[in-house]
Amino acid sequence: MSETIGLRERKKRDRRRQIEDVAVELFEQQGFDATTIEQIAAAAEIAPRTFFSYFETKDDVVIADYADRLGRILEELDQRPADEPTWRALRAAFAAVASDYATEVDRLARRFGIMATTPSVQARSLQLQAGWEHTLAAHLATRMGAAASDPTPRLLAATAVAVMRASLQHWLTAPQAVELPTLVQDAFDRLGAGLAR
Amino acid sequence: MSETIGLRERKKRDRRRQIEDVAVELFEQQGFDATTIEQIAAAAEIAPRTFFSYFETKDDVVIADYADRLGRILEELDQRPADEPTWRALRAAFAAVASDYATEVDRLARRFGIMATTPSVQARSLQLQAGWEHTLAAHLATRMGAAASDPTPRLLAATAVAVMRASLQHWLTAPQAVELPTLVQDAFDRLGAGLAR
DNA sequence: TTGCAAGATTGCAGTGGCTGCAATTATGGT
DNA sequence: ACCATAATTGCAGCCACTGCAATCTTGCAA
Repeated sequence: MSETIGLRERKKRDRRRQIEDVAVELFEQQGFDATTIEQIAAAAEIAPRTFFSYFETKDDVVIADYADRLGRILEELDQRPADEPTWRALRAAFAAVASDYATEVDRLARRFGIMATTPSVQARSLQLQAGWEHTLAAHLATRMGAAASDPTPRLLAATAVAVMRASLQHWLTAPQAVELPTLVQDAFDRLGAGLAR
Repeated sequence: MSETIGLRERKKRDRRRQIEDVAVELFEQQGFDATTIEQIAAAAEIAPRTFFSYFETKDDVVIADYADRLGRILEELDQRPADEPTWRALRAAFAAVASDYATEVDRLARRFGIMATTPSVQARSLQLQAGWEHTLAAHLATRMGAAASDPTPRLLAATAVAVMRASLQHWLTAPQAVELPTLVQDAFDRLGAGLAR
């Protein structure tokens, strides 16, 4: 009487996923801007109005699953020993997420393609990442017991997210001889050791 | 007969600036979303349609001047000796821009306030920064003579921009005992020396 | 199995950002 | 004083997105 997370919710999630797939398909065929909500709704067999009870924005369809990643990062972070140096803990947390990413290259690549060619989607994605950064900074501030006047948590959070984004981008666009987790870890190591070297 | 950069252009720039001021004023009074193009146009004494010959988007009014900063960074970067270590050159370039910022706190603070409370504007701003990052990375790749498979330029560009953004944000929100250029330089130094220290 | 409250879907009317187009007006420079 | 060029504008229209209220579904408790 507790294990089940509600049948209704599961249905909703499935539906959401289905709309997502249909929409992405259309976006790839005719382009993001050329695809209307009406078309997506028709293809997903729902009323246009209903679309907005699943997604706040047309942009969100492409980025939807991005939202959960932050939770994953914080989770990993909390599992690290409290006395571990912050940067090392961050490295571990982000490496874990990188592994997640690596298992769904295809899915990611499709979204990324749309994102890269659609300004509004790209903007929205960056905005989400900024949200991560903010939350992460707060989290780090607590972990480190830093004062509000200390720029360190913000700096670390911003850097970590930037590293992740740059690595992901490089991995998805450049001829990828290297695995993502490796790429991420190397980047963290380089920053750990100092960029002036 | 050459020095003048066209009288027409100067007029246009002035007008643009004026619309900007009027609009920001309205945004602060009634909020960004509650302000319509129609209202801005009325206040600036132009036709609504004309607004869009000055700005592509309502968002752009708030961020307009952001666009030029990148040029400044690249400019500063080009003035650094070619054999100077990349990270040090970046430090100098961004420090210069930080000085620019510092001279217009008030102007910046107003825009920043609107940006912070208006998702779409924030998103647009981040998108611009992503553009910087891209251009900067390409610039660095050339400067360093790096291969396309080398993630370094991207990493450095992403990190530098992140540092700048984090510093600016901290400077504008936290009780500012420290000057922005100092903040930026310190951050660059910390990354230069290594975050693992 | 059944009844119903809670939730999901939908239609409708409307707002407002943004665009293409074509007509009109203003103006810098010759 | 003239004119090519550029700026301004009105109009019609597209589409993302919203509030509201009505209708339909359905999980679940009795």
